[in-house]
Amino acid sequence: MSLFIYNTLTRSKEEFKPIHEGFVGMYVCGPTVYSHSHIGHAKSYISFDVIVRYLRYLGNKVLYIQNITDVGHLTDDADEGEDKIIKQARLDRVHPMQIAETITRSYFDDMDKLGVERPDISPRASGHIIEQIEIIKKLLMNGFAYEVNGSVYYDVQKFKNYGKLSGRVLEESVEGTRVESRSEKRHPADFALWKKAESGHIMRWPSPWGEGFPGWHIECSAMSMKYLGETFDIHGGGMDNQFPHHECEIAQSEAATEKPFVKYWIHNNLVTVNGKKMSKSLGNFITLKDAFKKYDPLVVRFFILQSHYRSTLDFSDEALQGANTGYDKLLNTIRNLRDEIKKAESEKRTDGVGLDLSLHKKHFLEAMDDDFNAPLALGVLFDLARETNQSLNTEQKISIDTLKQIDQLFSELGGRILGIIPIIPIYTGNFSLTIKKQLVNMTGTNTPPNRDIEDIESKLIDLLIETRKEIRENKLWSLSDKIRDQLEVIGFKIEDKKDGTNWRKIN
RNA sequence: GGCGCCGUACCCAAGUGGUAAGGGAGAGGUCUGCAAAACCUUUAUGCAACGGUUCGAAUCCGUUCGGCGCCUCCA
Repeated sequence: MSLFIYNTLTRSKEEFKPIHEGFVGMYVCGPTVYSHSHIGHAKSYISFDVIVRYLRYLGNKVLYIQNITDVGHLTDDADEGEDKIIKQARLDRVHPMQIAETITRSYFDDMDKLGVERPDISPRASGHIIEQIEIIKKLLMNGFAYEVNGSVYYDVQKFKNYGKLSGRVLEESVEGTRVESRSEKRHPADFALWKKAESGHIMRWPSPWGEGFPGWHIECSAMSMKYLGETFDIHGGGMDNQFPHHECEIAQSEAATEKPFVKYWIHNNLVTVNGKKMSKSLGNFITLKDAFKKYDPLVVRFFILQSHYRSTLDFSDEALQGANTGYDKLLNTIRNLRDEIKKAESEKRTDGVGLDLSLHKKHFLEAMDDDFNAPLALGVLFDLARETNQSLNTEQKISIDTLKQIDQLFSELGGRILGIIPIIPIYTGNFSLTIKKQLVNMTGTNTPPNRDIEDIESKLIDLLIETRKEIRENKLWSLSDKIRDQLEVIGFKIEDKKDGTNWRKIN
């Protein structure tokens, strides 16, 4: 089996063959940092996170670049509108870079919680002004750009392949109602490479054309090629960036280098609310910070992975709630499995039946190989969970080896690749430790749990459980039920099993 | 107006020619002191509608209806 990826450039699934075997250069358009991330950002970056994870799983050495746009964009290619970061800065009465810094931290914080592994390099646009100017200079020299009054524009009519990604024809877009006709541009579809800064514009840099700031496509060309070379394997981004952003990137880069820019273009689809795109400009977005108040971040991740990255995903509370329950069910299986491993080890189990897991793994990998079909792969995980639970339920014990193999498979597929199952083996210690908490800690950025308090907490609960056991032996049901109910109110879930009582922290 | 996408059960959602994955919710059952968890059974003769191609279509073609995205910044 080999990996197939849907390439927007060819509108078809193609077998993935990196330019240099074993090495993958990948660039994904990062956020413009002027306001907190919402569910839509989560879908995008989780999708690409899984793609990177899978490419690495397959043995590739991946260099993953994702920019931070801290220069801000004009609201359009004409002179109208205000740079978004500057606007927010004005509203907050702080320096624009302070907004960018605050939101950048907020972004990473949200992504960490979602289990999104950090990019290898997160270049800031503001730190690559020189590289951007260099490309513009090259384009001026090549005749693909022209300077007017301190601004530089790209001459789209000079680039014969303009439109090859988005399938647009230049003439048609000219007739479009939204493209303005006035201005200093030669052609309405020409776009700014460099804009002259008017007085009062705070974010400005010196350039051969006077003080100004870069246009809103050039940063990605500059930063991607700086770290990945003039031709690289994968460029990703949201579908809404296909045109004009990615189209312009191609035009700039290929005109400047005279080489193909990107081999595979990957675009993820959008999150909708009541069928409408969730976006900052529509104002119908749910920030991740708000979502996390109600749902575990990994539930959000699970929810997103339940649909394909190229499909839209409709957000609703009901759907999130469903994902929550489904995810808990999956984790329950892991928990029960790991409890059983612990038990089997303590009783020094030497016999037991085995299970053939190869088919599950095969199906999972087939799903991922087919353009990263995570929802289908998740289905395989649920199949495995059901089979695991069945086996756990029967009288016939499973061998330690098999139990560990199942755990290993869950960790490998659901953990390493999909990032929703904790990969830390919980063979030792108290099985009741909160699984989710451990997973989040795995990302390395959350406050580690306070061991002392957890230890005391755990001993106290054990004591209560022990006491309750005697109460139950004396059939004082109302008292034992009261303890169970009250513990749940406090945040501890109690489950009476045949061979003892399990407890775990909830939330 | 141009380009593109989508319409699968109560909800979310896979499935692009071979006879409808998975999750949630609902119903019944097993286990259990009860609860929880788990398991089992069940829930779309049908995939917006109509027509066509085919031995065979949710999947291909056409028409219609409905919804959405991009063409201004947006993941």
